[in-house]
Amino acid sequence: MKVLIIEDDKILAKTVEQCIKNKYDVDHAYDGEEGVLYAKQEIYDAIILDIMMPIMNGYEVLNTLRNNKIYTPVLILTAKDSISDKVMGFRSGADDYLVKPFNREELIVRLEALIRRSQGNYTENIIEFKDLKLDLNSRKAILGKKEIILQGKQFDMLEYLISSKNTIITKEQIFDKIWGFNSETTANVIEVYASGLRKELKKIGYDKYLKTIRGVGYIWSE
Amino acid sequence: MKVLIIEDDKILAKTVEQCIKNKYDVDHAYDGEEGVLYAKQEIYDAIILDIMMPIMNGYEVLNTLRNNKIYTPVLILTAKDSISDKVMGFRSGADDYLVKPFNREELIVRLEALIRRSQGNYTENIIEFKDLKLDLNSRKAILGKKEIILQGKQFDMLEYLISSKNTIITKEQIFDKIWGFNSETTANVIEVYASGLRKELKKIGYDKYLKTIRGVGYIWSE
DNA sequence: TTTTTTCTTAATATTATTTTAAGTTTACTA
DNA sequence: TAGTAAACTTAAAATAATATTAAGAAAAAA
Repeated sequence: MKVLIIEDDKILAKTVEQCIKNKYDVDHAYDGEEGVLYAKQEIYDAIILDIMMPIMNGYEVLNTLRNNKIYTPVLILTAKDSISDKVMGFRSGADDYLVKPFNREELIVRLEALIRRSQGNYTENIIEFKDLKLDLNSRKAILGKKEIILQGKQFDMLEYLISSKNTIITKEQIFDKIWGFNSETTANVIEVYASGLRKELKKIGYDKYLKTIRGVGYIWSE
Repeated sequence: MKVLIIEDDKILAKTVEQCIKNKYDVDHAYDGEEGVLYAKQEIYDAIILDIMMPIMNGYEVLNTLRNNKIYTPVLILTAKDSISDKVMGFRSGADDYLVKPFNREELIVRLEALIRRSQGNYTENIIEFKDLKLDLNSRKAILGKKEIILQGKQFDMLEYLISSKNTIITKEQIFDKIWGFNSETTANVIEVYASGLRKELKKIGYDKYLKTIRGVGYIWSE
């Protein structure tokens, strides 16, 4: 992970670097113009930006970046503590704003939060087995460019089996989980669904991982 | 846009609501448990969370949510101003932390920044999918020179679906988000609206992206 | 107020999924 | 290796979910 510090005070920049260098690779830019140049590479996971700088101030830097469609998350770190400054910072497109003198810990956790959010690895909800991915958000089963279409309970069953891989799942467990233990349905449905599932899985060659344990149930394993 | 306030002090909750109600639909939860319940719907664009609450405190709420893969952005708003509290908040998965007494303006801009980042929506209120542009200001759906006219809730529904593309949205979520969960309306309206929406989308050939996931809800995807 | 638009309801039509059941195959046991 | 029990497969029937329509109610605009 790389963080860019745009700060004209070299001593302060060093201090900030000290705080975070355990966790991040740090680059410095010592004025706004240089900062923009660096940031345009779009290789940084976050930018720590000072406001009061010669030539080009922090607001200008930020506006320039956003106008150039550079959306790297920015944390403003400045001595300017008035509300109007903060508002101006956020309106220019900042993601966070911390006032000097700052606390090391707080800087670190704010930076982490920012990166965590902006990486967006938040929204994914995927179960994997080998190259097969079950996307729980879209309920799709995808293998490379192929996709197999599973109807509701088929998907539920595959999800259950894969998420319990290498463990025998009894038919009763499947039944209770997917149909509900007070369902009136005949037990045979499970076999019907296992069959349908295998048929679909065969299209991508993954039917071999769904094995029957006679007298007990099923297992998903290599 | 909907914001959830989780705060046991009703007067303060009202104050917060006053600050932001011009821009957001606001729901309240008056304790942590209720807050979790509400948040689990995943219909909020952000959550404003108090820490000191009976039964379940803010940290617990946040941990519960994140453990349940609910990644709605959270701004902690609390009187607890020590660094260790802040650190704890961020480590639990908060995205921002504001200390009471807070400034109205600051709350607003921080909330905006949070939503902007989490939605990845930096451009001026326009949502795009392929060549279709939804202008959230004029509430028009435009494709090249063509424009389709959508009535209020049709537009809301399309906006919701496209902004959550590739994720199944349950009918309940649509209902709660657009009609509000205490609405008396029959659930069938959603189907009626889906139908009407498809009819309009067909004019520009985009109806194929609105898919029904039987037994679950709808999804917008390729 | 009148007119227009949007929203809601409810009845009907359509479609997809689920279940049943009967025949077939497979695996185990005596 | 024949007999038996369990599991598999298939397709038709039953059921449940969704789509569509149109008419009436409510809300907004004129």
